[in-house]
Amino acid sequence: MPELPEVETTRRQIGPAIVGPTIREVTIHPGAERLAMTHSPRELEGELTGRTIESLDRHGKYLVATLDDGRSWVLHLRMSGSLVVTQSSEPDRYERARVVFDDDTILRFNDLRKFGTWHLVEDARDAMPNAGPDALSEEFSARWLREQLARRSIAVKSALLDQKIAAGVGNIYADEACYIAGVDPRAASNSLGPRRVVRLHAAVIEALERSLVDGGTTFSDYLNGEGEPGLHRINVHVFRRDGEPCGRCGRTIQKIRLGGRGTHYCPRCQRR
DNA sequence: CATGACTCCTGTTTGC
DNA sequence: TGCAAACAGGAGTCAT
Repeated sequence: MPELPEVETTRRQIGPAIVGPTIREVTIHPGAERLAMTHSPRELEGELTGRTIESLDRHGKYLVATLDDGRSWVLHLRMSGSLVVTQSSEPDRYERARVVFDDDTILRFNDLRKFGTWHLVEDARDAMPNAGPDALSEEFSARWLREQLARRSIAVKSALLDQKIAAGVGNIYADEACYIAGVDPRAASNSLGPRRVVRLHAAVIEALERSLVDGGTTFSDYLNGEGEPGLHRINVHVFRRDGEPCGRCGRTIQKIRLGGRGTHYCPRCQRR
């Protein structure tokens, strides 16, 4: 559910509260055992207890907490996860784990669908072996995108969803980027000319950054680090707007299925 | 190699 | 209205 802008919003909100204090207690609740990917739940609780977080970074949709022992605690929210810092100790309905710090800060990991993951590893890259350049980093360049699109013939949207190509882009922003660039999401990746690739590259960044300044997009269950929904929904051009008129040309926005994912586009503004 | 189906869960929406 | 199937901001695995 959360994509790059939502994860980055979460990072900015919870980072100041959880970087510094010592972890006093970690609890992975019953039924959420699968959260712990690299250790048993009890082991992971024990390994994290007593540690402090020196920095909280993000790569794609992963959050990376660097611990004082040099290891990385890598968290992924998957479809329905959220991280919230609160004062109240009342558990949220879908709280799957919590971390209590020695200054009484409480970090909750809420996750209705239980797809979220925690890795504790020596090197953060070990927890995200398929992550390519972060979509908002310098490494994600127009040249990189051109080279990656050229070497395959998959649908453009499928390429944007490939974390090896652009880490952090998910279903919302893949659709939005295709719309902004005027590219049919079904177009073959190696069929785009250089100018269209440059447009698409700029569109990916524009879609992500426009959402980021609004604190991310919320459709149903995403909550940011303060437990509030993002405001970006009003700025989405096509995602989940099928049946509504295109803001640019007025044609009805269509919804199709592409690579197993719901895909939204304007049949007039977006061409192959 | 590359695609597509299936899987992990639980709640909501859609369609008959 | 009722009920079941489909669908949901993700991504790994396993056939084909």
